[in-house]
Amino acid sequence: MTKPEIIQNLINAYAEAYQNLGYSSLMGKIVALLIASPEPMSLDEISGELQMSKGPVSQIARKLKEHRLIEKVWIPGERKDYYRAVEDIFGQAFANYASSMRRNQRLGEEFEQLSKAVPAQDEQTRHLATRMNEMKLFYEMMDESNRAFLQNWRDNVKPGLEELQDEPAGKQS
Amino acid sequence: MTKPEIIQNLINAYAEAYQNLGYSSLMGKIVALLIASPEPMSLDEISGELQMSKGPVSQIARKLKEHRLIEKVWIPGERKDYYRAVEDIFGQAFANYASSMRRNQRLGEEFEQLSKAVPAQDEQTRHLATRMNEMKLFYEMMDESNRAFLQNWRDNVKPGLEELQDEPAGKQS
DNA sequence: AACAATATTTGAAAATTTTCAAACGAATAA
DNA sequence: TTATTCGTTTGAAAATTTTCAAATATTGTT
Repeated sequence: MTKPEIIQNLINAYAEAYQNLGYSSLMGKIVALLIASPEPMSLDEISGELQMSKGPVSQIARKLKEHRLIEKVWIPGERKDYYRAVEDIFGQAFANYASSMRRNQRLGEEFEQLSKAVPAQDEQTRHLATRMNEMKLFYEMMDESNRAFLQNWRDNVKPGLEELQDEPAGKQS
Repeated sequence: MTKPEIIQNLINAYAEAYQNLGYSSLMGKIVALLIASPEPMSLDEISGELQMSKGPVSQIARKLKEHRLIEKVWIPGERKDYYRAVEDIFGQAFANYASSMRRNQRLGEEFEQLSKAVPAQDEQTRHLATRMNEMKLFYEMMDESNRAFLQNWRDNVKPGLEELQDEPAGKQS
């Protein structure tokens, strides 16, 4: 398999994966492209490579930047914006997911309280309170597990990987 | 807040949460309804409660059953199908997610190999191999963490919760 | 300040997903 | 066997999301 074919396959695989996770497939394509690129890429290069007009690419790039999966880099003497994948993109994607899961914890809390506050307690309100308590507990424990995993990755594993390769250059915007 | 209002809010919250996770919002509504119901519900009851025709409800219920989030129960003397949320629905939802994450691990493996197999090794192929190796390692470790968490939940925590309440009745189909 | 290059926004078109109503099929009861 | 009661499938309508092309805004250069 040739290099361009591999990259195209990676782009397709990420597009599908992001789609399955409920994001737009364009998000996955941009992420794949930037993961695969040793150098930062401009908006024009990205939309050119993906055969897509600049409008959607600009919008999705902003979202990815908000989610801290990609970042702008300043290239001296250049007027264009350049993007690259952030240093710990897998860890950051995980952190985003973990954060969205904390909403479930809060939902459990909220609805446990609400169902206990109903004046006329019956079988259903008690049942709901029990379930919601279980939900709260589950996502609490899950969050603890998630935090421990991410900290271990960032403190112990990722730094070891980084030693083996060059650090990226360029100042951020 | 009255009981019907609480349940409606729960349905809306789950609809939004499922939507954000990339599933149909109807999926979330059905799950919420069955989590809130102490008794199994028939297709008609579900679609009636959600004010939705039976077609989509039937299709989505099948998907939820495939994902082992809900199950059919047999009610003696009744012709209708009855559904309820499975015993450990939060754990099962997590298991489904963990399983989908294992695909990322395989992607990392696959593309690391592919990029190493390119005859003309250059900066980009080496860069890609490094990134894909990192990806593989990250999702490997994540999977270990996920398995440990789920096992702890199922072996140590969930059984303790179950002792406090009645076990469900009815045989499965 | 005026111009040139680039990025973002916008409204409409295209594509996709969701939903419904009705037809169909399967299973049970009479 | 026939009728009845559900569940599922299907094709089209409705709603939503994605994408584009063009207009607008922003930034840097002269």
